[in-house]
Amino acid sequence: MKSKSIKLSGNSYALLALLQEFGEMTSYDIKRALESSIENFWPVPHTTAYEEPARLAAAGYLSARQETGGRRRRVYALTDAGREALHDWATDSVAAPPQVRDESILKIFAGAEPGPLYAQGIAWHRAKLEELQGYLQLASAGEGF
Amino acid sequence: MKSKSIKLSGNSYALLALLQEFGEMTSYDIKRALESSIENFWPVPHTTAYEEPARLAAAGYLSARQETGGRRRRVYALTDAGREALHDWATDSVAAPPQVRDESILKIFAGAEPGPLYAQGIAWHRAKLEELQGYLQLASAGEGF
DNA sequence: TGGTCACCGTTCGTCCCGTACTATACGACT
DNA sequence: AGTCGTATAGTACGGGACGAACGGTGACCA
Repeated sequence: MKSKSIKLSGNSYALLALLQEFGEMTSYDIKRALESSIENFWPVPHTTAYEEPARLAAAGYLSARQETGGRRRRVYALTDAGREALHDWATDSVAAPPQVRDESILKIFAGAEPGPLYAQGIAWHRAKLEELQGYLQLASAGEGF
Repeated sequence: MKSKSIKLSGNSYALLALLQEFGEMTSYDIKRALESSIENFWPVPHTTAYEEPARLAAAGYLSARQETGGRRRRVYALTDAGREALHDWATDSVAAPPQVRDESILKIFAGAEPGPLYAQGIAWHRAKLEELQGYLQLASAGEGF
């Protein structure tokens, strides 16, 4: 039922995975979900939450239906094609190597004073660590790990 | 002396920094340099080593001169404008937060069997650790840290 | 003189992505 | 009721990023 064949990227699979997890979502739901957990291992700019579902729907991986009240937003959900594509991708257990993109190191490489950048980076990592430990607590509490 | 004003991205600064470090380089030199150290904190696809210097040169940040023998490759070097732009950027000690992009976690999020992906990831990290420790040794030996 | 291998370089089309901006709902305040 | 502020929600757009695929070049050896 694809009207148009497109190439699915990491971003695409991120959206498909969210929809698999949460069922129906509007673009805004997707945006918030991306900004909370997913961003930690797969950063995606917010406009993707609006542009990509349209692409995916056009290619038959998502269904879209219009809300009747309020803003009449589109609500997206996986189609069978979408579920299948996601499954095929996920079960191929060969993943691209992880990447790190750290502007502060690049600046140091370019000759910047390391001091302030290190300080900033350490603060950031501490905060992130705390955030993640929070998630871990939640998970432990919720699922009895 | 810019003939055209362009916006400099992280990739642009990565190239400028390389040229500051090594002086004159051809695209291929740049490509190899990107693939060795820089990739560890700022991944860049190899086509950038060919496309971006042209853009930078057009905007006056690089000079280009043609080799006389062999493949008559272009050799790039920083202009004063390039050096200055790099310096301005580097000395502004506010850096974007680091990002991680790890497809294997995304696959697990999508419902993949974690086992094989973890194994693969751990192997990868071990190898990377060794590589980096190698660099550290070289640095210690060379500069007496 | 041609084979082949490693090295070197480019083209192309699509997707990505940041910036800037717009619009809508809703409560509070007057 | 009006209007203001704020959070929520959504869009337009242009140029850079990126991967796939291909094309050339030169050294060396049979």
